[in-house]
Amino acid sequence: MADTQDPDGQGLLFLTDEQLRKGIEAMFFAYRGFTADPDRILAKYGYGRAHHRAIHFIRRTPGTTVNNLLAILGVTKQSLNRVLRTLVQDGLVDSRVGTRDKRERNLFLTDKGEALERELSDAQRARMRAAFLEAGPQAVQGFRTVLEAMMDPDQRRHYLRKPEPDR
Amino acid sequence: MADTQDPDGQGLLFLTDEQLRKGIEAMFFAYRGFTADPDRILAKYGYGRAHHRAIHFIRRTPGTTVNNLLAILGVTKQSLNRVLRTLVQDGLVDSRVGTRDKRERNLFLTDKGEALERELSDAQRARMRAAFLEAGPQAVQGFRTVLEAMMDPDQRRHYLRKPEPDR
DNA sequence: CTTGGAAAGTCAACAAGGCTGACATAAAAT
DNA sequence: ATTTTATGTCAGCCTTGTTGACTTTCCAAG
Repeated sequence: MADTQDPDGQGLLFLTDEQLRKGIEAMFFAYRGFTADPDRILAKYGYGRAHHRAIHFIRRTPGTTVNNLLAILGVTKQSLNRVLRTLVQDGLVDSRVGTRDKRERNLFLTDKGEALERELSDAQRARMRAAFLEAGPQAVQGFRTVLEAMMDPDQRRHYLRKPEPDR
Repeated sequence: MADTQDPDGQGLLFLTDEQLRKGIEAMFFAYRGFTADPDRILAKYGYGRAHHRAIHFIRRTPGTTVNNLLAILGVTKQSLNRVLRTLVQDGLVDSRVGTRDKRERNLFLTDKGEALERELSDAQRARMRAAFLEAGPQAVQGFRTVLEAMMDPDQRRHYLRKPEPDR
């Protein structure tokens, strides 16, 4: 349908429906691989992907607020709250009343939370590392470029933002 | 942690934990973008992602059996059956008793099913095409290489297999 | 021809994790 | 003093995954 000239002159970029279908299925199958290892670990502890996501982003931005987390994850507060409550109850997350604004809650991982986060991200990084090594540095660059272009602009904001240090 | 020499001599590939974290988040945010458009369309008709997946792979391999679909999608037959039943009832999917083996069901999209499939894949391809054009042909190649390396070997089999024609 | 097992369908029950709507509380902002 | 914001919580609903049990159909091996 839409054959397109390569603007860089590195060869033709054939954006046929078939090529695009392959891209679509690549996303589907790769995402399953991407989540497979954490899913197995989470199942051991009776948690799900929702817990993983919360833990990941609290680790990335320690002291983040509930509202900030809501914006990143794109779920309702009721949904997030259910997950956070179990994590706090189980002693993986520490929810501290905000210092500047006491309405806010600043979220931190406890030692126990850090331990699970490490177990999860070690597994996920191992797969990512293996894929990156197999594919090579040029491919890694392309991988990130395409994925970034595929994000919603609102979400890209969260992707690009540098994690803040502890406060 | 693991700095690695680039075997191609195209520069160093720094596989730091930070680099890997960026890759992980790229997958997370990009997958949300990837599913956002179909999700909106599906909601109009009262369907979910499970319906989309079934429709997609029936379209890709017309006449596929339930068992084959189960292997690709990696869910239980009860879960798939619930989805297929609604699609058949709603007249989107035609389930024909197998000719060689009458226990099997060969699945096909009806005209109505084809129409929804087109609406869904048009939206998904549009985003993929835009991302590919923005990123350029080299990046697209890298994107696919990394994703393929990230798949489970069992799943990669389904990704690589060429769609069969109608029978 | 009989029988074992594969393919498919169905029923029931359950859980995770989305959602909406309504309401409560505390604290900041106006 | 009032309104808005941030958070938490309760109730109820939906989709989509799970397990387990059971039936029907039918191919294929003994």
